[in-house]
Amino acid sequence: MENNIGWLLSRAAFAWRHAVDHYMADLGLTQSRWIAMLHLDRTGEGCSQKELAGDIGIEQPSLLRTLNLLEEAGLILRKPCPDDARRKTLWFTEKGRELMQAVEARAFEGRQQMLRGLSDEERSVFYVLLCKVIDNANHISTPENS
Amino acid sequence: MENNIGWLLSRAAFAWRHAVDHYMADLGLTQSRWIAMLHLDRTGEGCSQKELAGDIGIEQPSLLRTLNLLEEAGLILRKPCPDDARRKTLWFTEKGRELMQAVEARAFEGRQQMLRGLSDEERSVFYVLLCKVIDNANHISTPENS
DNA sequence: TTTAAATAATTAGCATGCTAACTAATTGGG
DNA sequence: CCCAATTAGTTAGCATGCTAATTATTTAAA
Repeated sequence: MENNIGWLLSRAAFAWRHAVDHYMADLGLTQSRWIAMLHLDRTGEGCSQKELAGDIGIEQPSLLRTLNLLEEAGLILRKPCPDDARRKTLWFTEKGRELMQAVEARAFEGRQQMLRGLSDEERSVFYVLLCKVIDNANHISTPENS
Repeated sequence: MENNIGWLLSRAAFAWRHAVDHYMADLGLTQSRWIAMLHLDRTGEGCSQKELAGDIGIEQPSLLRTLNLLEEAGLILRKPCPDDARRKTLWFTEKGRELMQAVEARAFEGRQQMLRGLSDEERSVFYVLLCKVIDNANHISTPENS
């Protein structure tokens, strides 16, 4: 069943997200919402919606719905960009920043659990292999006619 | 950025599915449909809908919609199970079996591309690491109160 | 300068995952 | 034998990904 790696990869990704969800349960955030929170912190407050969507790896309209909900929940703010009236910049509210820190802590905890039993070397190898696979995929989806 | 493995895993799974989609493009099947076709072949014709859903790793209602569409497209059939009137068994049509063989071939081609540049040993290691992560996840999502 | 192309945000609508609740059939305990 | 619990399939409705098309603004070109 070595022809199974693609499927296993899907299952591992699925399992990972759901395991982290388990740790997030008491925070009252759905998966797409905590992912958006984590990435806003990583990308940096003040970024545009397009930038954040790009960093997360989803399309703008997908992110937009999530941002609307986070804004309604009082966790983030959209402010106009002084340089470009088309853009909006994204910021945490006070409440949002506090929650984001809890999200970071839970994500850390979940990661530890998912990687338990793997040596440092195995973790490195896993990281490298994932990068290779992603790189391979990127060179397929943009064929010769790029 | 080693705290990034979970995210990379998601991206790799996403990239993989989309790369295979690229190879499937001319077959006119969506992702969920070719996945159902592949798994019906692997699980074996005559299986129940519940079995197939379990093997794919999705819930019955998720699979059901896809099976309805495959049946409408004349690729599979549902037959009553003689032993149990609740069950329905799943079968390829002639057309479905032919298409499935094309799907298998494309999946093989996609897999080769996604794993290119990885030695046999790296492939084995990748496989083992994915299994470990999935196993870890399974032991999180069913906590002590199982 | 005026107009065409590009860009950011948005809206609309589809695909596909989920859970909850329903129906029909089977199984098992009294 | 009969009723309760279980099981398979289904329906309904939500969450979240997507693409296509719209609007407002900026940039670039004639």
